[in-house]
Amino acid sequence: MTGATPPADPSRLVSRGRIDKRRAILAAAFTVFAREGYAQAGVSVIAAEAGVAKPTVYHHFGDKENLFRAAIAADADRAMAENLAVVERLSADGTDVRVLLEDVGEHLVRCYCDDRSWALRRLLYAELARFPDLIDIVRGRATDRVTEALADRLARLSLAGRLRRCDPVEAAEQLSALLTGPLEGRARLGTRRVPETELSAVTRTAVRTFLCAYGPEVAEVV
Amino acid sequence: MTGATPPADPSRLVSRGRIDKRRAILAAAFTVFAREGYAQAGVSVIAAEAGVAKPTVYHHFGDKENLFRAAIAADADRAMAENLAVVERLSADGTDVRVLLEDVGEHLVRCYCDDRSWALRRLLYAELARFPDLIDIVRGRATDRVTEALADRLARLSLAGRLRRCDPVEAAEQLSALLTGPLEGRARLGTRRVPETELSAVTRTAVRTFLCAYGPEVAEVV
Amino acid sequence: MTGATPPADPSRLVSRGRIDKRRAILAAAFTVFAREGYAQAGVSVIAAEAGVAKPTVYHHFGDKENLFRAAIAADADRAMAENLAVVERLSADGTDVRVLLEDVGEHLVRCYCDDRSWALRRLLYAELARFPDLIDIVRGRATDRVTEALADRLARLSLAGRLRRCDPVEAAEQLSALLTGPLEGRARLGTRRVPETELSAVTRTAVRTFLCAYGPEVAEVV
Amino acid sequence: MTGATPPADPSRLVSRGRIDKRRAILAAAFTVFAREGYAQAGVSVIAAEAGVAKPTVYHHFGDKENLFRAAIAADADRAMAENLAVVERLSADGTDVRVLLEDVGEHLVRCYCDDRSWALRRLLYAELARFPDLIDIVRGRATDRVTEALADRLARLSLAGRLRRCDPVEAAEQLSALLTGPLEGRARLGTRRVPETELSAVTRTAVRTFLCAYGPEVAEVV
DNA sequence: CATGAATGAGGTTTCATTCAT
DNA sequence: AATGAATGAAACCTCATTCAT
Repeated sequence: MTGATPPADPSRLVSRGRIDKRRAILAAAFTVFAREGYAQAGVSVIAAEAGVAKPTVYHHFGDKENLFRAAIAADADRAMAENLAVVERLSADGTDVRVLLEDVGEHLVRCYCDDRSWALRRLLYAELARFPDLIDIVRGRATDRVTEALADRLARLSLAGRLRRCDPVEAAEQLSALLTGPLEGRARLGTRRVPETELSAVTRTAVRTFLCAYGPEVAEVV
Repeated sequence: MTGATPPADPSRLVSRGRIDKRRAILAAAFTVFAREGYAQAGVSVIAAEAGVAKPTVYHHFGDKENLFRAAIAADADRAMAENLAVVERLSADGTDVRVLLEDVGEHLVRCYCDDRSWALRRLLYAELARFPDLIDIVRGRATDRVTEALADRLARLSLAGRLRRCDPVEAAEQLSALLTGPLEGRARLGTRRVPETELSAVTRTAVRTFLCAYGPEVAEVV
Repeated sequence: MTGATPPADPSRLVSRGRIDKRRAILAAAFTVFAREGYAQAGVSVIAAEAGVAKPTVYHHFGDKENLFRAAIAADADRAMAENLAVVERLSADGTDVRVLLEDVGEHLVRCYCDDRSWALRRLLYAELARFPDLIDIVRGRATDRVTEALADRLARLSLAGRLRRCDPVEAAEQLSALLTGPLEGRARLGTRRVPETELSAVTRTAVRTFLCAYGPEVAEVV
Repeated sequence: MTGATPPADPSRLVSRGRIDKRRAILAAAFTVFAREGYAQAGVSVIAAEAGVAKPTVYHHFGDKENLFRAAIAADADRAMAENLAVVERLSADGTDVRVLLEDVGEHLVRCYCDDRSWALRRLLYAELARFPDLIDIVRGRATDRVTEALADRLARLSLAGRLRRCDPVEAAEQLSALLTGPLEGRARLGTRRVPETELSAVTRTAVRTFLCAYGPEVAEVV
């Protein structure tokens, strides 16, 4: 319906500056911020990496803080999208619950271990004292929404009798914790790449424990 | 009597500079780094907070990076000591396992939510890219040693038949994950103080799930 | 009319920054370096004297060492130009050789005693250990080229029978030495202004001795 | 007569501090100043090189400027002693004047090209603007006294009919100039070691020219 | 709209110098 | 008399930010 770039270019309307430059700047900003940290990252470096001049960056984003927020928000969007897509696989069809959870678990775990995700979390932790509103930006976009979506799906499974009756939010919290908690140590906070087999093992263990507590009533576990 | 060099002045023995100033600098450094982040923290601010002159800081620690490492290491020592003291309460006496675990769990959770601990974790996440050796400093001092100690205790409980037979390291990992994972969200990465009642609730839920998976064979759970 | 990049703005062509500021900085740098020495000279002082901000200096020259080299090179250019102009007066026309040499000698001596020349030599001596390449910068630009030019002219005079047959480079070296050597003591290395009459006397004595050794064969000297 | 170090040690009386440490400090100071220049030389480095503690340096010399002056003066003493010893060889015995002058010239030239002499001259040139009194210190100790001594000897030779009648100071100035002038270029201000053969050549040429002007009246030169 | 050049402020680090031992 | 530790001042350099073009 919308020709890609018609003469009156609709892609030039959002925010100031050409939209492609804006995107290039955002990408470069996230890369550089992730690599060097907020304070050490130089706006000139970001501009260079984006292939634009420094004032262009300021033209688009006003100042460094804003640029940082925008870069974080953009990556939080990406992370949320990935996670939500994974959670949606938790459809209540006839598949065995364990298989279902292990499938979703492994995908979640892989998202969690993605380089960009580690970078995002690191930046979050790092600059939270200076940017208290970051938590709202990200919670509104990623972690919470994912937990909620997970809770939704678990609730449906519970209603369908495939899981014990439970507080679905609590269940979602604990499933997340079981999946990601052990990775923190094994990935050395993102500085070590966790091999696939380890990811699978962690996932299976997490799902096993989860099902012990939340599996269907009469399930004989393990 | 012995002239120029007194035989044993205990306040002059370790590293350079007077030992009390050194300690004051370390404390101030951790405070300021935690408040402002590594890059934004000014050495002058640290010196002022420690009540010494700037060159004194450099006399003791050489440069800012070294000071940072030393401050992190000192606080990691503190954290490890606290956590180990808690884990040692997991003695295999006659107390009911659930009560035992809830006691230890609640103390661990409280350590985890301590302001200094959040600060330590934030700094760790934040500067890990710039200081890759931080992970060794801290793993050698805190997280790993605690997990191992916990595994030791769980192994004994398992041998005593108070827990199911299991891989104790896996069990320790999962108990930790169940205790701390939900707090990450609720404490908003340390920017919100979690009320005591919530801490207790999280602990109870964690222990409940843990015991579903690792409790004694015939335990009637919940 | 031509849009973004004007075809030829002559004030924007050479190296970075506006050319006039660059020149002002170079002049200020030489003045301050000469007055205070390399290490004691503050970049802020140079910037102030040039009427620009400190970062502008760094924008143009990168760092203090580079600025120093550039300032030295610029003044070496000036000195060489002055000296070469003087040497060119040594044309082999019909004038009496003694008159010719005394004219040139006095001009050379005056160049040599110029404040800037003393400053240049002082800086050269002073910082040669730290900047070994200075010697190439200056030799390529001043002293050597002048000696060679002088040798060239003396060679022509020799060929014209106005001087004895000789090694012209040797002759040039000795003429220089006779002209400048005695000034070193009398000018107290540049801290005392040598009066004109003394300059003339030194010149005459130098030329007299020079002609004793290199004057035309049958010349009755003095 | 004086036992080297009798119980009541007379070598402890001059200036403050033990005299050997004082000497060690002076030597270290000259070395370091020569290597790094006045401003860049750190008092701590000098102290370390002398094997004493920093406050000891201050105890002996008061402050850095004083230390510098003392170090310069000490080396100027050394240089003067060497030069005077050489000049004294110019005794008016029966030796041929040319041989005599070439002998003295070569020794003078070798003193002039000594590493320490170059260092001394460099420091002199370098810091003359900051320490105007250096010139008096050194002129009172080295250059002038040497020129005067040389003039004395030349005067005697002149009286003895071995040299033309002349102003001996002028002659001494010119002889010095002819000897040292060409070396400035060839030694690249002290950064290049001039080979012995070149020293001899320069000396011979200088003496030849000198004798053309100041040799005995009827001398047939070269 | 995009850019090269310029700026004001601030950061880490070093150094000469002085106490207290 | 000699030293380890501490200090105040200042230096070099970088950066976020803004004009003119």
